[in-house]
Amino acid sequence: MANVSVEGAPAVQSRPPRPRNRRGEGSLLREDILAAATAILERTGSEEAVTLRGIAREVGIAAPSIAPHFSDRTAIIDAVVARELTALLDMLRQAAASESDPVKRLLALCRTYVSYGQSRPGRYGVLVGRHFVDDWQAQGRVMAETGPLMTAAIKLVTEAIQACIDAGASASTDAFADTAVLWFSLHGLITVPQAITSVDWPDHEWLFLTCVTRSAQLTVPGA
Amino acid sequence: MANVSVEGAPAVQSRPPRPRNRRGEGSLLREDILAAATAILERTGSEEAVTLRGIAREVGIAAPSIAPHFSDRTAIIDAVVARELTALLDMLRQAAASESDPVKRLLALCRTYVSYGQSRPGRYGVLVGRHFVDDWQAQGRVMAETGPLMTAAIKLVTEAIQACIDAGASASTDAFADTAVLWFSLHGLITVPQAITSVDWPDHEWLFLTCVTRSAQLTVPGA
DNA sequence: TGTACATCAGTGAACGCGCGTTCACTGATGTAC
DNA sequence: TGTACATCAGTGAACGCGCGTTCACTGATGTAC
Repeated sequence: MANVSVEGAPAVQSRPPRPRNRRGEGSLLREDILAAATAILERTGSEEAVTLRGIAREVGIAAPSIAPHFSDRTAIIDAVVARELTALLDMLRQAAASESDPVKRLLALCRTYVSYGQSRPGRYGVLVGRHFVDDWQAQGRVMAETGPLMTAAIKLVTEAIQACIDAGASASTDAFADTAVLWFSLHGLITVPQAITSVDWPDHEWLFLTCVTRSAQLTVPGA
Repeated sequence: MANVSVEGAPAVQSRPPRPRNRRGEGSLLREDILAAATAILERTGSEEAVTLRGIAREVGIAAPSIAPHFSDRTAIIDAVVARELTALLDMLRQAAASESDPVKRLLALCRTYVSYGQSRPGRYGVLVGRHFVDDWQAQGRVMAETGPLMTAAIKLVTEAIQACIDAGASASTDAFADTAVLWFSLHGLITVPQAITSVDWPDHEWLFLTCVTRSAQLTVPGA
C-alpha cells in the first residue's frame, strides 16, 4: 500500500525520456522542440504557456538541452510562427494553382485561409494576433521575418481579385485595397464566432460566401 | 558611495503605500483593484500579465489584501471585462441616440466601436479575443456574464441596419445576418492592421466606410 | 585491427525570481455602556 | 463625557511551485594513430 496513490498522479507528467540522438544528428532535436512548442501553442492558444520546461517535458528531455538549439523562448515561438506561416502560404499557393477560373480560385484561396484558421485556432491566433504593446524591438524582428511571407500571401489574393476584375466578375477598382477589406472580414469570420459563443450565428457557409462576395465585390454569385 | 547605484533601480517598483480606507469604506479598494487591473491589461495586452502581486504593486497595497474583494485572478479579469463591455455598450447607445438619420446612426455606431477598439487595443483584445481552448467551465461562466451585453449590442446594430432597410438605404434582406458580417469586417479592421504592421494599409477612413457600406449593403454612399 | 582520445549530445542538481496563498498580527475607529 | 472593546482594513513574513538559467558532469561514439 505504501506510497501507492490512485488519484495522486503528478500535476505535470513528463514523457518517457527521449532516446539520445546519434553523434552528428544533434540537430534533429531542434525539430522535436518546434513540434512540441507547436503542440503546446495549439492546445493552450497562449504564447505565455510555451515554456522551456513545458517543451522539455513534452519532448522528454531536460530543460537545459534546449539552450544549444534556441537562444530564447521567443526564438522558439518566432520559429514556430515562421514555419506555420510558410505552411499556410504553401497551402494558399496550392489552392490557387488548383483552380483556373478566377472566381473559383479566389474562393479556394479564401476557403483555405478560413479552414486553416478554424482548424488550428491556437496557432492562427498567434500568427495574426500578436500585438506588441511595448516591445518595439520584438515587433521589428518579427515583422522582418514574417513581412515577406505576409506580402507574398497578399500578392496571391490581390492577383486573384485582379483576375476576377479582368474577367468581369468583380466590380472592384482597386484589387489591393479590396484584398485588405477581404482579409478583415475573413479574419473576423474565423475569430469572432470562436470567441463569442453566446450568439446563435448564421449558417457558416452563407457567412463565408457573403464575406467573400461583398468584400471582393463579386458580380457573379460564388455558389 | 556605498550601495548607491544610479542604474540599479529595482526591476519592479511599487507605488507609495495607499492610505488605508476609513472604517466601513473598505469596498473602495475594490475599485482601485479593478482600475489597476485595467491599466495593466491595457499596458500589456495580456491576460496572463494581470497578477495579484502586480495589481498590489500598482495600487500600493499588500498582495493578500486583494483576497477579501476577489476570490480569484480570473474574477478580477471577469469584472474588468464586464465593466468594460458595459462602458462600450453605453457608448454605443449614446452614439445611436445622437443620430436620427438611419445611415448616419449606423455609421456612428460603427465608428464608436472601431474607435473603442483602436484607442484601447489591450482591453479590446481581451473583450473579443478570449478563446477558451480547454476550459469549458470558464467559457460558460464568461458567456453567461457577457452574453446579455453582447446580445444588447447586436440588437442595437441590427435595429440600425433594419432602419436603413426600411428607409431604402440598404439592400439587406436579413438585418441580423448582415450585423454578423459587419461585425466581422470591423473586428478585422481593428485588429489586423494593429498586428500586421509590415503592410502599407490603405487609408483608414476609406477602409472604414468600405467595410460598413459593403457589409451592410448600403445603397447610399456613407460619406 | 586495437586503442586512446576528443567531441558530441545531452543530464541533474542547484540558484534566484515572481507567483498565489497561509497565517498570525496590528493599528485605527466606531459603538455599547 | 469617558472608556473598554469588537470589528474593520489591512500588513508582513513565510510556504511551495514553476520558471529560466548556471555549472559541473557523463556516457556514447566517431576518429587519429
